[in-house]
Amino acid sequence: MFLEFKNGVKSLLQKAVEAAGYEVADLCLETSAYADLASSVAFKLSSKYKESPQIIATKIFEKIQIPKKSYVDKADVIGPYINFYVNREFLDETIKQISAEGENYGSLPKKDERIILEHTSANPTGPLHVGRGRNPIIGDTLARILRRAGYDIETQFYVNDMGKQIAAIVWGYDNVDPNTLSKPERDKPDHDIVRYYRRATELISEDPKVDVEVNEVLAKYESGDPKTIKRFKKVVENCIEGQRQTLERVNVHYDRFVWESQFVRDGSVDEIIEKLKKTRYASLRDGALTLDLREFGLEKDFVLTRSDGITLYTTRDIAYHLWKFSNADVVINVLGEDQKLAMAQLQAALKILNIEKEPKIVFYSFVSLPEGRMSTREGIVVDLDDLLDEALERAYIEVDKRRPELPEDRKRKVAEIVGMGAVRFDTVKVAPEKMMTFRWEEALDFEKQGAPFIQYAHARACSILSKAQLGDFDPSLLKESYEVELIKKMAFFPSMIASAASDLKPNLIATYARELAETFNQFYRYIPVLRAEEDIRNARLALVNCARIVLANVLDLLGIIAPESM
RNA sequence: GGGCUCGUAGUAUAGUCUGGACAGCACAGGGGCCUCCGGAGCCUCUAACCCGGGUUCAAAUCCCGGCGGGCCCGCCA
Repeated sequence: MFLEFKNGVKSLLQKAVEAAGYEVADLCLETSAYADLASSVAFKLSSKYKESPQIIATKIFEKIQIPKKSYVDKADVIGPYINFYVNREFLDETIKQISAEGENYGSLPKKDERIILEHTSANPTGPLHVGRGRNPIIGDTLARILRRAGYDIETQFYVNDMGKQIAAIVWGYDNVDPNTLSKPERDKPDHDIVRYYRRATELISEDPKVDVEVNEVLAKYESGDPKTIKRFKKVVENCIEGQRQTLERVNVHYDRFVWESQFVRDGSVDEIIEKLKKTRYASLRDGALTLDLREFGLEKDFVLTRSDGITLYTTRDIAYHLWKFSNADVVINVLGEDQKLAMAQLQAALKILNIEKEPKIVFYSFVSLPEGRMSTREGIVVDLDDLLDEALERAYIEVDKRRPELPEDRKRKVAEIVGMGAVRFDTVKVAPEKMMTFRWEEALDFEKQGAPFIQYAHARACSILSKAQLGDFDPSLLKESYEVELIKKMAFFPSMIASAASDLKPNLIATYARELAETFNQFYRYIPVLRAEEDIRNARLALVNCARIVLANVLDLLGIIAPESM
């Protein structure tokens, strides 16, 4: 509804500007604390036409004609600003629309564009840790946003099943006595595997002979030895399964797992190397094939193959990207900031291969510990599993404190909904590029206006609705300022999704969710619903129902469960 | 050393791309609110744009130079 209002304002303002004898490309429309939309276009015109902004604003204002059929109520001028306000019909239509569309409210028209969104793609060397934990949550939230924005989207987890790290694990299972390792921290395959990974990398750095042996394992794998291939596959499958179980807990799922090795096996990596080899960027240095990318502003040579002919990760990633582009119109990757150089090299290589399109990349900064960054190899990590367990425990204490009368299984259930929601919300509310430092006290401090705040608003709405029947209603009876503010906030939802989708900024949705909950809570505090007289009561019930719908939809966008009670 | 990135109250953040009206929110601290549908709530006070230049009618926002944190600069992934 807000988009319709904005378009209405745009066209009438454009006409007014022209009628006043001015010409401008940008109408400078923005949301404002003073009005529903404000234009600062008078500033833009003042230097061009050598008149004061106030005078220009007034002249334009005098030419404004509001069409009969529109969502614009009125306009006014305050100093150099021209302000616009929504009308009654806008509010009424919003309520009707939300009531009618229900859980589809906010969904944008289907677009004829297919997106592949790659996220997480964690190394199958051990359990997921908090350091890279933002990736699945940012990625999954983005996927939900884009789906609502009307795109045909597929999420992919790229499995790095090749390479030395897997060889090290396979070597470890053959050569390390399990009795010399500490017990796995959990009965999950990823926790078992990581013990061998850590020990093997330790031994590689201590003893050059081990390094040679691990390279032999890798060579066997690369040469296509069926037995070795099978063992690699088993290790990776187990590890991914463990990671998948963890991600399931925070409501993150994937449409497809894409195995890196498939691009080696089907020959597409070789094909790419052959193509690149023939370009003027390529050269052979000590047997290694490299690309000179200075033309693309990259000083660093891009090494495509090692001198022993073995391909490197980024080279194989080119094949994956070509495959993605042949299957989608838009390719989006959620990646850690450490991948920036590799991605720049990859994009340059794609250009050399005459691929017009380039992937859109959302880079996020790592979550580090106060003492430094996390590392699976060195065992300096906070496992995501541990964080989730602690969040659950902490949430249970809160539930137990507030609702001691609830049956035990319900308390557990609510704790899970609240705990997992808090983890997701706290992760996604911060802009991806900002660095985060992990501290237990802060991670588990369920900030008042975090996920529980929004879930609570939803539960309150449900509580009211459970005590009454929805009936016919007249939305025009909703005139109190708290009611009007709530309606306006809800009307904003679809345009919020549009901008979060086009800018790939999931944190915008988190901010919106909090604002919506706050607006609802204010309404709840001051406006009685059940006690109101019948006509008003019916209208307010409809409004509460709308709030319930939008709160549920926005929580769904964040991958957070909307409880009916908590 | 070079490149990228971040720097907003005591803490943690929104806003920065696309410059405009009081820099929004929370935690912590001060003061209030249950004759009322769930107080995980509401109201209120205190408190911030790293430093220095520049562009502009207008700079948290754009440009240049510092300073500080993070990341990258492997024939690892």
